[in-house]
Amino acid sequence: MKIVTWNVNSINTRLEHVKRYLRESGPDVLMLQELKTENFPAQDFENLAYHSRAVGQKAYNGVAILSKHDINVIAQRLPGEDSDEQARYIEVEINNLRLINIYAPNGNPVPGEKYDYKLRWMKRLTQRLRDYVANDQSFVIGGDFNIIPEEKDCCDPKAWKDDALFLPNSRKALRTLENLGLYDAFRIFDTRARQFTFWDYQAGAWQKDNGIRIDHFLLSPALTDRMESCVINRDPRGWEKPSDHTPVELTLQTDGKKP
DNA sequence: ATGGTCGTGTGACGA
Repeated sequence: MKIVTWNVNSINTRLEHVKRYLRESGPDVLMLQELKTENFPAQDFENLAYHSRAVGQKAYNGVAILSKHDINVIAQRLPGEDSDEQARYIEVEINNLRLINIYAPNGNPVPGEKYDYKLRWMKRLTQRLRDYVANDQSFVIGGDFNIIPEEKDCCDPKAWKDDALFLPNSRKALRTLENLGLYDAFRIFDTRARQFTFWDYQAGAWQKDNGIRIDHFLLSPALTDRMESCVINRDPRGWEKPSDHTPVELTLQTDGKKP
């Protein structure tokens, strides 16, 4: 079963990119972030035999899950802050597998309300996942975490030291999730430095391979045992008018009956 | 040395 996460930076602008990716790569599940619209083009994906569920808002944020199989929506908001209306979270069940797709807050500029919100949001996420771990509920969480885990996940750590994506408290928030017993899927088989998922549009970052790794999958322990591969597919970042992110692709062993 | 990129939506602002 192939599960992919991709921040597309506007689903309308990237519609043809996503359709091409579905045709060429045929994932079972595709998690999308930064839709930037409240009108999700579900029919375009139905035409390619993909079901979808989206949580959108005008101009900002937005997440969606596409699937070859039926989707049962569990939640469309991250609990813990009633006044938070930002579209950053969707949790579903597909073939009895629990899947969570997030677009975590960026947090810049620092310091400020945006950074406080980022840390509060990560605490809320920790609370939700802690309950699942405590109850032995298996799950995959993927998406744009907007956190650089380690120095080797960026080109020039000094350039990032005061950024919301790399500050100690941000990295600590990700580490706290791992300390629940979750695994950074990409790091199971690949310990190399400079394996990036995002390259800024500015200053020739893509051409210079000046990127960061901020798109992740975390797996609960039993699913980590089922993991076959987790790779970064750099190809779509090189297409015409690309997103600034590229897909991360996770493959889980099947149980023999279900994908 | 400086400005340098997108997307939304038509203003700045977010990333």
